[in-house]
Amino acid sequence: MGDVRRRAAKTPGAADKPTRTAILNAAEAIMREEGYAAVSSRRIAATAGLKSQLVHYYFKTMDELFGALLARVEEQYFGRLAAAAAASAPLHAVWAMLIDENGPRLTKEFIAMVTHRPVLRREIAGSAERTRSLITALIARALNEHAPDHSPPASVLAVMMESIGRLIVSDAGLGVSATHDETIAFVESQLARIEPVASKTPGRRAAGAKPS
Amino acid sequence: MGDVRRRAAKTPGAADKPTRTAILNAAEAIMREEGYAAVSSRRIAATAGLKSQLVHYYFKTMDELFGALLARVEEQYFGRLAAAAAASAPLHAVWAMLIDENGPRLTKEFIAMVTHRPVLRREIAGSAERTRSLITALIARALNEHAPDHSPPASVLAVMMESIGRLIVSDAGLGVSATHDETIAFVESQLARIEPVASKTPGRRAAGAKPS
DNA sequence: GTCTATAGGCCGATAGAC
DNA sequence: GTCTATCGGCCTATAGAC
Repeated sequence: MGDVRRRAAKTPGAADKPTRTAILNAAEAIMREEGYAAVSSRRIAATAGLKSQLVHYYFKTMDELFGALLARVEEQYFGRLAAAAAASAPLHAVWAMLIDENGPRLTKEFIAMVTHRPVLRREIAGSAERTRSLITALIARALNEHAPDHSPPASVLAVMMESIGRLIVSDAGLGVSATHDETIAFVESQLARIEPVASKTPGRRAAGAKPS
Repeated sequence: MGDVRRRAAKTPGAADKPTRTAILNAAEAIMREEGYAAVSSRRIAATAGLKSQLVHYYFKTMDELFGALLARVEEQYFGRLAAAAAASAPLHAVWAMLIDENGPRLTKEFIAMVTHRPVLRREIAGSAERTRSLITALIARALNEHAPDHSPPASVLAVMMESIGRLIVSDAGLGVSATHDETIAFVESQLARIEPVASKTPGRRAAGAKPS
C-alpha cells in the first residue's frame, strides 16, 4: 500500500523524484550565481553529475523546466511569507524577508528572464500581485490597530516596503551600500510605529535604549 | 584642416563612425526588446543589415561592445538627468524620468547582466552611485528651502524615490499596475510639499483645487 | 530511467582577400 | 572598412539501445 500507482500528467515523476529534484537544484544554483542566461541543459547536467539528455527526459523543453523551477521557488517563497505573516510581528518578519538577499535574488532573475522568455510572464505577474496584496493586507491590519496621524494608504506603504527592499538587495548585488543603514533604520522606525515590538526574548529589559 | 588624423586608442573610430553607431543602435534595440541574453553579434548584424564579422571589427569582444553601449547609455542618461536637475522643478522632472519606462528599462537590463557578465559591475555600480548622490543633493536642496515638520534624511528620500520608480517600471513590464495610480499620486503629493509647483503655464488659476 | 549517438542551429572569434 | 570563409564550441532536442 502507499503507492497505488498514481498518474502524473505533465512530466515523468510529478514532483519528488530525486533526479528531478537534483536537476531543479542545479538549475536554481546556476541561476542564482550566474544569472538565467547561464542555465542550460548541459550546465545543469554538469553541475548535477548527469547526462544532459536526462534533463530533456524530465523536462521536454527549457521553458517547461523554468516553469517548474518557478513553481517550486514560488511555493517555498509563499510558505516563508505565510510563516512570517503568522509571526508575532508580521511586518517586521516580512521586512526581514524582503531585505534578505537570497529570497529576491531569484525573483529578480525571473523578472529579468521575462523579457527574454515571455512564456512565464503571466505566472510571474500573478506571483507579484499575490505578494503585493498579502503585504498590503498585513499593513492594513496593523494600521487598523495603531493608526498614526496621517498615513498613506496601505497599498502605497506596501509598494514602498517592497520597492525599498528590492533596491537594497539590488544595490548589494552591485556592491553599493552607502545609505542602506540609514534607510533600513528609517523603515524599521516607521514599522515600529504601526507594529510595536514587545521585546520578545525575556531576561533583558525593554529594547530601544542602548547602554552605549 | 579639421581632421588632423587623430589617433583613437581602443576601437576603430573612437565614437561617431556611422557603422559603429548603427551597431550600438541595433544592440540597444535588441537589449531593450528581448533582454541582454538575446544580444549577439549575429543578431546585431541582422538587425543593422551588416555582416556579423563587422561587429567584431568594431568591438573585439562582446564585453567590449556591452561596455561601449553602457557608456553611451550612461552619457545620454546623465545628460537627461542634468537637464532635469536644471529645470524649474527639478524633483518633479527627475521623478518623471524615473517612472518613464524607457529610461530604466536598459538600466535594469544592465544590472541583470552583471550576474552573467561581471566585467561591467564596477562601472554600473558607479553609475548607480552617481545617480543616487545627484538625486540626494536635489532633495537636500529642496528640503533646505521647504523643510517639512519631521522629514526623513535626504538620502533616505532619494532611495525611496528611486526604488518606487523602479518598482513601478518593473511592474509595468509584467503587466501589473493595480496600485500605481495611488502610489504615484502619493509620491507627487509629497514632492509638492518640498518643491511647490508654481503653476507654470499661465491662463489657469493656481493648481491644486479641482473644480469637480 | 539512464545511457549513447547524433542532428541541426547559433555562438564568438580569427584569417585573409579586396 | 567590408567582404568571404571557416574553426571550434555550446546549445536544444530527438531517436533508439539497454
